[in-house]
Amino acid sequence: MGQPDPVLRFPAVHAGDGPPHRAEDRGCAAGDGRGPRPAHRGLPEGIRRPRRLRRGGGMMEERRSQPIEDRLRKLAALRELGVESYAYRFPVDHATVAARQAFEAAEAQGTLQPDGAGPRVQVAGRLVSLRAHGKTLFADLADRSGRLQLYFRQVELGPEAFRILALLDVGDWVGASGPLFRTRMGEVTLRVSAFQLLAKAVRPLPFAKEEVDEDAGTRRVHGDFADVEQRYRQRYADLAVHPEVRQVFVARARLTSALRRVLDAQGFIEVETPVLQPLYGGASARPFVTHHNALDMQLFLRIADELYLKRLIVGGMERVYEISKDFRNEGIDRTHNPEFTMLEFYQAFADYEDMMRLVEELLGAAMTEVLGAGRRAQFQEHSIDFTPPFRRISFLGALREHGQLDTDQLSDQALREQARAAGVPDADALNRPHLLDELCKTLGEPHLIQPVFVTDYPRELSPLAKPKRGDATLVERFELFVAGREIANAFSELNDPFDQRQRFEAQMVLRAGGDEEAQQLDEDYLRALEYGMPPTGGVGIGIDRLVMLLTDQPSIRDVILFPTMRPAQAGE
RNA sequence: GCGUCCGUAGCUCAACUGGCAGAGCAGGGGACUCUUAAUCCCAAGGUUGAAGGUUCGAUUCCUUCCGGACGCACCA
Repeated sequence: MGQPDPVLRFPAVHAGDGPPHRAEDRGCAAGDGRGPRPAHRGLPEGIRRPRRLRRGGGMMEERRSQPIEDRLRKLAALRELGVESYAYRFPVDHATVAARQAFEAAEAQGTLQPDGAGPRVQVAGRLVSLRAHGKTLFADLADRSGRLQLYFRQVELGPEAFRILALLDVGDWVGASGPLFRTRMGEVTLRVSAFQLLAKAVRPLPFAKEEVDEDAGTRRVHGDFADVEQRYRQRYADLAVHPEVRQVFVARARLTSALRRVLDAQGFIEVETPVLQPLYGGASARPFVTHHNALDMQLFLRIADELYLKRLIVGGMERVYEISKDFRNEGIDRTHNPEFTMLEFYQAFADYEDMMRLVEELLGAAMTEVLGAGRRAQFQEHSIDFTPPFRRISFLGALREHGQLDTDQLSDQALREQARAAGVPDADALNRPHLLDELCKTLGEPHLIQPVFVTDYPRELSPLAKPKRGDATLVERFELFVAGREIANAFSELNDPFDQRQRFEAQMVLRAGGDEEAQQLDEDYLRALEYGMPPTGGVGIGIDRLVMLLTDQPSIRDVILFPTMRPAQAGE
């Protein structure tokens, strides 16, 4: 018979990569002289399911479920048939979407064979649906680009290969090749002439089933993997069954590379500064504490990159940035994860006005990358317009506008009354700048839906920012708010070492007064400033929150692949 | 850390004021050569998150613990 071997026997390595693998390392090896057995779906004799479940031992400590037992038995059956369940490689020449496009192109050009066959392709992916029909079987194969239907026929593959097919499960990784055609139902499909098991899934994946209601044109999903806890804990399973989740992380990667492109194009240098720091600083937050054994010293995980990046400005690097994890020992909620990703960049000879324009440009690039040409993003119930320039409002102006507070006219005591009335907790313990800060958070920020730069903060709230020209009670600082959340924080950086020392000393006083988040005096940083830091604009952008905003994800855990979780119970 | 709600088969969910823990899908056996939530027949699948308590009897009521979601606090 001139039939090609129905089961692929791709060499495990490229020619020239090394010696060929032994035959038993190759793919399915079916026809081995066994008499023709009636092809049937299911487990061969002798490996049928025992009456009682086995317990313990082997790969999983937990009690094995029946589906797992069944798959393990199929694994054994495959081994008996000489089929390797965990392959080495499989050369793919088309992604599933590209295969469909290739067929449609051939169709449009009228180059299909008389029997309707289009180009031959070789694809690989996970089986996400199996529909057996006696001597034929339809399957859906999913790869990162999409899905392609596979059509297996016993008459074409032969009984031995068809028997192997019966041992495959939803979730298995499979490679397949053959010509494309269009079924009677109109779906572009691969008529499989050869296939290879690439990796057996011994644990069932919770693929959903989708029902399309012809009348309403709607689609209903059945049995989706919906337990959010399990989706976060077993992100691999979440990603495997939810292409839309994969898309969020693809968008995230594109976003960060778009930000890098903009900064690189403007002469910024990407650098890496210490995560382990003997003193932490650059933000107001409580740190994680760790210990170095050999040095026998306490170290902190950084809460910000700021002070190291500005040392580099002192060193003459002029434009630097870092995209990295920061760590803050705070609560966890919808917008906070203990480790999170921050972009910080610093530009010599620039002030915060320059930084506002650069932030607008960066957000524009990020939007184009994630959402295409438009300047509007839908985030939850808000339609947000990112057309620059963004609105600007001063910190005190925001309080006036949204809190109806003319703070110049209010004494500390009157301010405290207002704070109490607004529901600020512990209002009695706060000094004037912190009262203003709390009032702004409570009264102002929730209203800042469209992008707005809030500028010129009270000096005491910003110990690393330069005094505002013309009003020394304020500093040149802005925060960008979108959808009620802070997205960016920036200053004209304080480069006067004498002023900086005083600011640190003021923080020390707060610290002595019990403020755990007050910044520490960093003598080495002051020494750097004494060597002279040029005027500098600096910005920090919370990447996770930006990704949330542009991909419309309500929880930070939906944009972090492996969010921080408590350890699960044993056996879970 | 505090409050509210939740935890039942591999997945998604039922189970009335306490009365033998069920279904769909997945999985197993059988039928089926263009299906797509394939269909049809059959059989199976459970420490009801964990430990105590009340009760003749607990998925249900009570206590504690574990984990999660949401809200508050802290923060970006």
